[in-house]
Amino acid sequence: MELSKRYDPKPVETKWYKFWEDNGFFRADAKSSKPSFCIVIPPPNITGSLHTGHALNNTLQDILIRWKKMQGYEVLWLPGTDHASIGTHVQIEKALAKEGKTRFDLGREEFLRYAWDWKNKFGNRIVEQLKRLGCACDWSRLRFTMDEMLSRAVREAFVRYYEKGLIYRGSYIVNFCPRCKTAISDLEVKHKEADGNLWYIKYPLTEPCGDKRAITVATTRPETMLGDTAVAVHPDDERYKACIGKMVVLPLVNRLIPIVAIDLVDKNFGTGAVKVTPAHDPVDFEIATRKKLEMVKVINEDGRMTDKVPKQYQGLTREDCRKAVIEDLKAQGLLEKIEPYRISITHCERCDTIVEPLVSLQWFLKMKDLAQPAIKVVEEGKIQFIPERWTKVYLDWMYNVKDWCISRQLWWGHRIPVFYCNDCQEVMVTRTDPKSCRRCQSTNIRQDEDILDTWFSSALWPFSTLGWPDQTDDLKKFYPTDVLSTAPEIIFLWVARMIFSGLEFVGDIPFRQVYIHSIILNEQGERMSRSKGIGVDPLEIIEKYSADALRYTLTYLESQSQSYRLREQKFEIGRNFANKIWNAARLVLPYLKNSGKSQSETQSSVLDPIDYWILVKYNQLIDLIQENLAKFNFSYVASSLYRFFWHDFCDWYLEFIKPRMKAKDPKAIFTLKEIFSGFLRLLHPIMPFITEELWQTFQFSQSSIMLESLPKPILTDERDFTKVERLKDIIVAVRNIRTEMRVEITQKVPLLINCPDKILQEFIFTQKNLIFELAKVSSLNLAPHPPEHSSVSILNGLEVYVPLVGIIDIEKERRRIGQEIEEIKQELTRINDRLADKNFLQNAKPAIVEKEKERKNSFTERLNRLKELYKTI
RNA sequence: GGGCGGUUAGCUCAGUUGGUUAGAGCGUCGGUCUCACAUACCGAAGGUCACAAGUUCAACUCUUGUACCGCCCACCA
Repeated sequence: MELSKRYDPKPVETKWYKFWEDNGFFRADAKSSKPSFCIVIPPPNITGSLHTGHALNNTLQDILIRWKKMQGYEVLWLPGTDHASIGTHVQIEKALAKEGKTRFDLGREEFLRYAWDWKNKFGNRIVEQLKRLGCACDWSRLRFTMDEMLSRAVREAFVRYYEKGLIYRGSYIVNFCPRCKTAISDLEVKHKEADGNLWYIKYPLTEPCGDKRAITVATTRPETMLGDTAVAVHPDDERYKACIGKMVVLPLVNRLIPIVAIDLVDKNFGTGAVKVTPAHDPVDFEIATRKKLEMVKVINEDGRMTDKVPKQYQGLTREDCRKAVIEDLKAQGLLEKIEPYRISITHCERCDTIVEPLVSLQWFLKMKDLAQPAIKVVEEGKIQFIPERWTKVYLDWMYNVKDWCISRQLWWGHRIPVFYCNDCQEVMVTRTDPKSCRRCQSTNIRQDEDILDTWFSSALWPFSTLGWPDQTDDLKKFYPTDVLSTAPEIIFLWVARMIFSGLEFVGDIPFRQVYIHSIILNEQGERMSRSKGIGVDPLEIIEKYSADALRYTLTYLESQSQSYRLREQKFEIGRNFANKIWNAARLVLPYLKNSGKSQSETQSSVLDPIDYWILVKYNQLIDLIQENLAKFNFSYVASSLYRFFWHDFCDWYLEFIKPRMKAKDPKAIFTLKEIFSGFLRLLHPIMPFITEELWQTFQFSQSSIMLESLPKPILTDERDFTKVERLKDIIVAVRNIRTEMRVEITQKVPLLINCPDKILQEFIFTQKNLIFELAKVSSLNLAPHPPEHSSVSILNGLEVYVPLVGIIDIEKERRRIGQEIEEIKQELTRINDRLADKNFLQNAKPAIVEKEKERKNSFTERLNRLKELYKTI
């Protein structure tokens, strides 16, 4: 079989993915007796398409899965998608907006039909994209958060929480998005700084208090004054002590409101007096709760003023109302001053609308008792975060976690399973929909309108996907799962919630290790964003460079840092690597294809030093990969494979053995086969396609490389390793001289090597054909003393001389040698200083001291030789 | 305001327990179409490891502080 000169990944990648899938290689067996290894995929949103973050995260998971499978585990990578309640709403509503419609024009039923259609049409797009990436997911277990089975889990969880008294309903201040028309959690908003003002407004006192006739408050949101129900000052603030308990007249509204004292007020900010708008500010809400103040809701869910404000403001938007209020205050002379001020404005993460904090009736999950065990398992190391620094991030949030607002005023999602009797107001929370009121038997009942936060179902993902609440075989075999790999931004939203949910419902941790991968930035250091059109598109990269190249480059760059910058050019690393492997395969294919089976026989005989040299490197590689993959050092693993294959195996080993290979030396063939097949298996988790293609081409086994086990180290001889390292030094020295002296390749130049080590000398002599092969220098002699006129190159104590047979510029050579002498002198000074240091001799490890002495000797010898040489020219 | 990262060659980044002369890829320069690969091969140039102090015989590596860049969190009216 002939291989083309360049690797063409396209047909290869489609062919083998289909082969793996058709043969059921991705499918897990819950009845297997092998130990299990399970990863549940962070379910991508049905609205999404593959971006670089997905590409990275799923590549890493795939590497772990394929690796563990080759290690002999029964692996399950469980895939699925998330209904992404609010995300999907925003997408669909955008589409509706183009037709001039809102979701309210369609109504709940119609909207849900529309959404399901949408899901059926586009929801699996990302699944197809994951296949192109090569992901070894068990597609027979594909899940969706709104599947019947998972919805049952959601309902079960809600009911259990409720029955335990952990779920309650109440009016509290929440972030409300006027566009999405729903409450959103603190984690779903983002803060943006902007230029704003600090407005100083005078609130007249009903009676003078000391020398004061009015209290001035400072605010960034003047329109909210219409909902003020108090003015607060710090209890220790001398300026206002006399005023505490007095009343002021709320301007424009003419409501009498009290002056209260509370330690939440910062004496040093503004005037030290703060207006209190309990219905629209979280701190004010707290003040009002503690001081039992009235709450007046002046802004509605749509961002407009309510009927609780004077007529002229009713129905105005927040922005228009602000202008009007300012005008009116000015007219009344109550606006004391305006200062420019940087303010932080809260936006809806999904649609970027400015969020309004307001009081509304919502469902909450009590967090205190749930958090305790979730803290404990992480503190005790039962769940481990990698990199470790994220542990603290998780714990800090968990220590201060607040109750979770789980209700959303949306339609796409799991409807809250709470039913009300319209006749007797009985509240029912049940596992199946009730037909009638359990108390008065009335059939006039209704379900709560709200749905659950999308993360409520995500929190159950590691076990709902395995069949919980049933005790399925899957759940028994694969729970707790092993690794969760995800992005840092969802540690609170998702990871934390999976942990307490798993402990609560299954009674065990959901996973043992959490790997938090890097954030990929574009060339300018900005976050990649498809909507902004910045960054690279992984599908385009697969198209242009191949999935293997995409995977390799992403893995190569993944080094547990917070983030890294990526540009398209980087994928050349992966593409070129694949091509290099391909071409090495082309070279060795004819010799390995029908190499016979007398391996055990060959193995027992003594191999060539060169073979032992590469085997030492190979053994190191096997160990290092094992060790570092267990520590999630992806970059290290990828780069060691690269270095080994390209720079050890191709650059040196293949070049060394070309003559032996062509002569079909069985020792060379044996080593070659061992290394090449082993390397393919080591690389397979990262570059599954090309490795499978070559595995099949070489017919290393009857089946897929996926089903093979990882290679084991081979017995080798370490002494030969050092010899070959020395030989390499010589060759490099020769090449060096050749380039510098501009010796033509065809030109025959006598070469002399001074080598003090007798054994090495002999060895080099036996290998002189190799030097010929590589350095293209035609004759080699070992010389005890250098000839008078010669160029020298020295590496690691070996000296290589090329006699100056009129091929170089003598002056230039003098300068070069002079320079080298200077450098050596400097280094010798440093070494001597160190060796003269008593403390160093006392404290340093003996090996270090020995090394230092050796260095001194070799440098001194070298210096003397160079000095002599310098004189002779 | 608090916490966490980062600062190493022109660029993007490694640097595994403190110990020879700090590495890679890309880019640059010079030389090669050498019978696997020009998506390649050979060679070279290029770094006072952000700054300061400390610990140590020895610091890119450990401690403290400073500066700048970035991320996250927070009740910055």
